[in-house]
This record gives sequence, C-alpha cells and structure tokens, in this order.
Amino acid sequence: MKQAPVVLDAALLLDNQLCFKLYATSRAVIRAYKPMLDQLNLTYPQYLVMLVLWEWQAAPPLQPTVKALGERLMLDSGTLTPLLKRLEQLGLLVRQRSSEDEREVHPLLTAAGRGLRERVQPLRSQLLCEHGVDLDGLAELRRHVGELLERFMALR
Amino acid sequence: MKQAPVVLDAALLLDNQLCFKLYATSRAVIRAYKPMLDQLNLTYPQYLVMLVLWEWQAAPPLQPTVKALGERLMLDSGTLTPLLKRLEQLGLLVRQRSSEDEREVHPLLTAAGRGLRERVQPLRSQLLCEHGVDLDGLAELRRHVGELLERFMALR
DNA sequence: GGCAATTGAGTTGCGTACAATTCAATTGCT
DNA sequence: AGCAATTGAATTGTACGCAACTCAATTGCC
Repeated sequence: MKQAPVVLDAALLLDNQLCFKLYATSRAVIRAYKPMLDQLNLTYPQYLVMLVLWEWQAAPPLQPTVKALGERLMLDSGTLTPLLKRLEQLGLLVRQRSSEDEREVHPLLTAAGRGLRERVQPLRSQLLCEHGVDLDGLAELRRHVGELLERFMALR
Repeated sequence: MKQAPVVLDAALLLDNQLCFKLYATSRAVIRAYKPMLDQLNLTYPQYLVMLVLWEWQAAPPLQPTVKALGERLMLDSGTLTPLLKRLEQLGLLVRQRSSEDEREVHPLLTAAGRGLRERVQPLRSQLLCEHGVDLDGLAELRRHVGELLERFMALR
C-alpha cells in the first residue's frame, strides 16, 4: 500500500518557529544561571523577584506591593504568593500587610535579603565571563528582544 | 536615623537583563498563541510536539522515539512522558513500544493527529496577521535569537 | 450613610520543567 | 555465555505559570 506523499510546509517547520527558538533559548539561559543560583539557593524566578526588590530599595519610601511586583515581572498573584512565601521561609524578606490598605501586601527585604545582593555581582561577572559573553552584543540583542516584547506586551 | 545610601548597580537592573527580556518575551509569545491553541485544544508544549511529529512524517520509515523528540525540543522524559500520555488521551497519537528495542517508545500519529495539521495553517496565518508581524523582521530576529541559542545550547 | 462594583491577595487545579531515582532492556567486554 | 555498564522511559518531588475562583477591603455613586 502506497503512502500518500506528505507535503511539508516550511512555515510549520520547528526550526522556522521564532516562538520555539525563544522558548528554547529562554530555558537554555535559565539553565546557564543554575550553577550561580544554586550557590545563592534561589530559583530563577526568585532571583528576578530579588532583583526587583533590590532595585526598589533606591526608590523609597515603601517597598512595592505584590501587585506592583507582578506588573514589573508580568506574573500574577497565583505565581507570586507562594514564591514570596518561600523567600520568606528563606529569611530574605517578610510579607507585611499594608496598614493603609489591608488588601495590599508589601514584601520587605530583611538584612539577609539586602545582604545577598553583594554576593550576586561577582557570581554574575564570572558567569558572563565563562560563556564568553560580549557585552556590546548582549546589549544589542537585548534591544532586539525588547522590541519583540513591546509588540506582544499588550496582551494580558 | 539616616538611611545608608543605596548604590544602584546598572548591571543588576531588571531592564538591563537579557535573561529577563527573553523569559518575559517567551511567555508573552506563548500567551499570544493561546487563543489559537485553545481552538486546537492543545497547550504550547503539546503544539511543539505535534510540529515535530508532523515534520517527521516526511522522514519515514519510523516516527521518532521519545528520546529523539526530547533532543529536538530539549525536553526530557520527565516532561515528555506525561505530555505524550495526554496527547494519547486526546486521540492524537498512540505510544508504541519498539519491538526491536523494548526500551524505546515511538509516539505514532493517529489519523486525527495527522488531520489536525490542516487546521493549524490558517489559524497561524491569522495570528501573524492580527499581530501585524512582518515576515522579514521575523526571520531576522529568529536568526539573532538562534545565534544566542547556539551559544547556550552546549549546556545539558 | 448605604450598597454595588472593583480591587488585591490568596487558593485550587492543571500542565509543564527539571533534578533525581528506579527499573528493565540492551551493549560491551572478556 | 556471563555480567557489569549503559541506556531509555517512567516515576517522584519541587517549583513555577496561569486560569478560575474566593473573599475581604476599598471605592464609587446615589
């Protein structure tokens, strides 16, 4: 019995899918961070949360709410609430209800949480170095990907 | 009591992290696919698996093993085994043990699995159109991201 | 003030990702 | 042939993502 010929449509080849390359690259980069993050005892999304909280220190008076954090990282409370609880377990922050609006929760860095920042910079430099990352190329690519992000950010 | 000034290190600003932009963009693009995938009743990783299986039809004689699928998508059996079981539940494929090597499992497309392919193309065109995607820009960006992927693919 | 609508976290449930482990089938080596 | 090492799936456990829902606090509007 003869098989009907299969017509391959180039548009559906995996290697032609930007979406797959993005997805695979994102996971590959997260994998690259793993050795560093293991030393900090953080997962990748936890690391991103810490980056935002460290950044917010420079913008007093108050630390962000869970909502603000979610907008920055494009994550919702379903992801952030348990994640923040884990960071609290680790002693890096406390989750404090706002007294002005009892609905809001502010993750506040502890001394340990602030202190962790010092350990990141050298580990990050080492990581970039190990992968032979060219800083200019990095910036350019970041711009390219950033443009793509803009286009799709309207969703949600 | 005076706060110690917080020195902000540009290298650690979230917006300067390529890793975050990749991660956020990847999720944003997957979100963009959601309306289309809902119509097909597939999740995004399931869709990628189907793309690979459709592609493999043109390369007889045999469908890939779980391992080959995993190499193509950079996913392991811990992810693929349950995912393939779900696709089997949906009637899109059957998981067949190889008779030559009893350790191997070949996901084989059913008629329904092969048939689904016809419905994808128009939905995909519509998706690209709705987002005003420029095909040339798409190809260029795919190349950029592809290069980054190459660099990190060595891991694992 | 009273009350409906909205908002911010939290919870539940499902489907990934991925490390680590298990186990049977196969290979390699002698 | 005999057996140790390897391999391919499957399983287990943890932590996301995200949709859908709940619930209490707040806002808006009359």
